[in-house]
Amino acid sequence: MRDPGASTTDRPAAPRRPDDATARELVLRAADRLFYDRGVQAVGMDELRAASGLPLKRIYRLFPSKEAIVEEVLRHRHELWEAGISNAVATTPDPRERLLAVYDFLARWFDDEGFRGCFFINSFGELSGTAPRVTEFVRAHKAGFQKTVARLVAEAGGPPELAPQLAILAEGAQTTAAIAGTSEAAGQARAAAETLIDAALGPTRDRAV
Amino acid sequence: MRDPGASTTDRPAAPRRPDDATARELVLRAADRLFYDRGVQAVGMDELRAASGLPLKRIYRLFPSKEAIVEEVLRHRHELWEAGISNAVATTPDPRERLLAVYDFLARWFDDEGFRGCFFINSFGELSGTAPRVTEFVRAHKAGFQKTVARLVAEAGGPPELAPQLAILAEGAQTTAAIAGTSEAAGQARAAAETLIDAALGPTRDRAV
DNA sequence: TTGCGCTGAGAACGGTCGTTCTCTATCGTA
DNA sequence: TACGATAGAGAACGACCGTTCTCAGCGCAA
Repeated sequence: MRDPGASTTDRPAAPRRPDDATARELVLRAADRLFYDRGVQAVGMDELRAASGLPLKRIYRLFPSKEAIVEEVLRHRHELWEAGISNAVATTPDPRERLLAVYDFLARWFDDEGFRGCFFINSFGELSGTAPRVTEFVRAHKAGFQKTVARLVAEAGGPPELAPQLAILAEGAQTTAAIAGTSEAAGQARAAAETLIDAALGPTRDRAV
Repeated sequence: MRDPGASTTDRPAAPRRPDDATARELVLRAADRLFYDRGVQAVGMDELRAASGLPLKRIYRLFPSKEAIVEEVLRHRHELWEAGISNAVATTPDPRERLLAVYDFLARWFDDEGFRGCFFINSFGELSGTAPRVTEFVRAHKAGFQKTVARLVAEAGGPPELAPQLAILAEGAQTTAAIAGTSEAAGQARAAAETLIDAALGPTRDRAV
């Protein structure tokens, strides 16, 4: 039995009512998983309620509509992607290797259990015909990736034409891996990227063969 | 006024009741356009009825369900794709150029008004979480493309590893062009393919520069 | 002309969707 | 202890979905 006179701000365990910030996160976490696994339109708000453990009313107090939740999930995925890329890149000192680190990052992702392709590409396929804001967000996300690759290429001293080529390889690897259900596309894209980089940067310093 | 005693098999114009074969084609043509433009789930059967000009009852006599129509559209698009590729390839005698013809085919397609990406990739994004048959069809379609590229690579005397690399470039060009809303990805993928082919086949016979 | 079978137009059905509303219970404050 | 505000649980709402059914009308064989 708890002391009825105790402070109300520090009960020990028990399912406490989450504050708004963590409630938002509960919703977004559940939405991310459900939307990514089965598609946005296939997941109803009732399922989102059950998965988040929050009453529907609360969800609608935190978000104005389902579409707003979708956009928030996209935003969150975008941040995850950017963080993943910049982390993969940050741990690689050599500028040439840094370009290839993108494909190593893809390889680890493809091997994740539950990998089902790029959420942005999937959402584009599902919603681009009906949700212009989603389309625009996906477009911006992909443009950002192009920009990131362009920056890495510039840092490696490569010509500007190399950047979109490397980006296309990454996009192709994502759709190929998703549809085929295997992760080998990452390695194939990486090998192709190596060839392109070698051709663009001239003979490499330290490669055998 | 028509002669009331005339044969019933050759009235001149007037909207005649189409036979089953052409009725099927009316449905599939309308479904193809609508599904491709706005997504499968965004198009209701009533809209399909209006666009095809056929009564709903007739549509359901021709097809058991909406999903069957989707599958038929996928089948038709698959045939169009195969025909487009093999036509682009057939008109190109040189085996090396034949590989590049794939990207020229993509370029023409991307420039089509109303291009909205690869229907298979889009359908995968929209339906892979809920319609296993669609997923399987898309998988088979993409596997078929991989096989086609592998055959072309073999005919050009290239190593087997080259094929998936070229296929990934084509896939990446499709998603990139669709999402960016521009067609430049085709040329970029073509340029990358040239580099990869040159690297794989050794120095080319007839290139300047 | 009569009757039969099939037609098209559209209403109807059962279900699900995103969203809102009702109703009761609980909470913090006096 | 009493009160006003707010919470949660879930029913309800209106719209729309894919699919089926109703029903009047037409063409055609006898």
